[in-house]
Amino acid sequence: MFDATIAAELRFLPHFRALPADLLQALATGARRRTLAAGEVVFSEGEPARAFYVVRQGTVKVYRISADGREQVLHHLGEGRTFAEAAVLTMPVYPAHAVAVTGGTELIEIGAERFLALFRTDPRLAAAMVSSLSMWLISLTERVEELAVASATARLAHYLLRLPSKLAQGPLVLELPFAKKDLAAHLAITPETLSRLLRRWQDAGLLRTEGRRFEILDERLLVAIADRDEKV
Amino acid sequence: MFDATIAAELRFLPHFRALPADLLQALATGARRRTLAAGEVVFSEGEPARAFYVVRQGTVKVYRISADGREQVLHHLGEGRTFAEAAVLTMPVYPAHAVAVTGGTELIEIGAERFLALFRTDPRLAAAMVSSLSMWLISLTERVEELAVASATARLAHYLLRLPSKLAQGPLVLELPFAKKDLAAHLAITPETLSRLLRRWQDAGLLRTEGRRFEILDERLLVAIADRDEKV
DNA sequence: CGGTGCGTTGACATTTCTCAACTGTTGTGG
DNA sequence: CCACAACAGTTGAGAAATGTCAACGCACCG
Repeated sequence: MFDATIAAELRFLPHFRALPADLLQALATGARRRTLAAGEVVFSEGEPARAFYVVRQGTVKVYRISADGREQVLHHLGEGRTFAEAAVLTMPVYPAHAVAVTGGTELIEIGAERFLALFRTDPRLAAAMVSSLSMWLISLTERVEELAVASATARLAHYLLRLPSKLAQGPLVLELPFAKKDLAAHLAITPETLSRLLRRWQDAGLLRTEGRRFEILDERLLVAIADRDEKV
Repeated sequence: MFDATIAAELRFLPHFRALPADLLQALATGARRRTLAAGEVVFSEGEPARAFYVVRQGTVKVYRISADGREQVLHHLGEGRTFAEAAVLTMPVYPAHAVAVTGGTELIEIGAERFLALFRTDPRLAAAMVSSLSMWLISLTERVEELAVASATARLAHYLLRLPSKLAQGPLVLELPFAKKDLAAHLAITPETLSRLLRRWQDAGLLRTEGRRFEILDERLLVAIADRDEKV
């Protein structure tokens, strides 16, 4: 049951870093790994919240289905992010669906039961949870800001600029952690609009794209588009 | 310094309800009331996070200024809501601006210093904070959903349906907690678009408006608009 | 009583969506 | 290992939604 590797991996999470070794080991007991194929379900809305998760590898999409059957993407989560802590801490059931976006997605699943027992008895874990929830708040706030920016154009520029870059040298190179259609869903625009925007920017020499790879040729202009909604 | 009234008022907050009386009194010590005029600043972005707040009366707007000088409303907070807890718990400075929207807004201000001392020593308070932060998560998630709904039309319908109603009897009567221009900012649309949508719905007999008062005449249709983006 | 700002309305420009067709890519079973 | 199905991505044309700019009435406040 006990897995020393899991404890070691948990230590690398920002909000667990400060936790003492014994607590991490206690957490790791009752945790297990899950490897998922693209599209595989982690949990569904309405299901009892029996565990929360850490993304080790790949991307997970958290979404809801709106009344008209559309999928509302709430979040795309990459490596090192935790999710569903709030559900485990304060809700009987999951409030959304979660599926693996990329193939070979690896998660650490932390069972609710043992976790809650620890949470109730160990105040250090409560502090870690507060910091973890705060990180969620920050990221959701950014999401609200991102969506509230009026134009789809500015939203896309905004998103690209926040994407972690690959190379410090030369032109800015970015790599999408998921398919373009997922990016479109994230930005609340249609795939067609995304495609057209990228083409226009490419024609204007602002960037070059090849699959999921983006090479930003004129970062200054991209910033201007994100900020002032300057045209291209 | 000690104010029994404040302690009594804190007890009515959802996440403080479970706290024992001695802890509430300790919290109330070091808290003070603030009454604000419309537009008065509670705190500004970048300022040291020296306190968090409880809304007793009125509405507070939390917003950021984007690079192009526009105001991005992150949240409108009504009676009973707390805000800036996350800032006090995990950040050196406030990450956004907060101002009173309505005149005569009353807040309870809870100083960070004493609060953090309590937080670190009393595990019950940590649990209360986790529940408070979770409530924020839920409300931000709703906000993301609200904004991600493609059309402004559906967003408005969605918002009206979530607004607490006044009368159980007869037609649904709602009252906006702030001016229409604030509603427009909240929905990320222009005041002109808001005005035109309301006029169209009024002409169609869907609702009646008078200032901030809304009388919903055809709730079913409004739900359909929010869900399927049915036309009017 | 005059200003200041909210709300409304009109005309027009622009953005984005929808629908439809087509191409390229990927993964899989034969 | 190939052929084909399924799906991602692109492109075009036209429709619909929303923003912009401008003007004006109206209420509230000093």
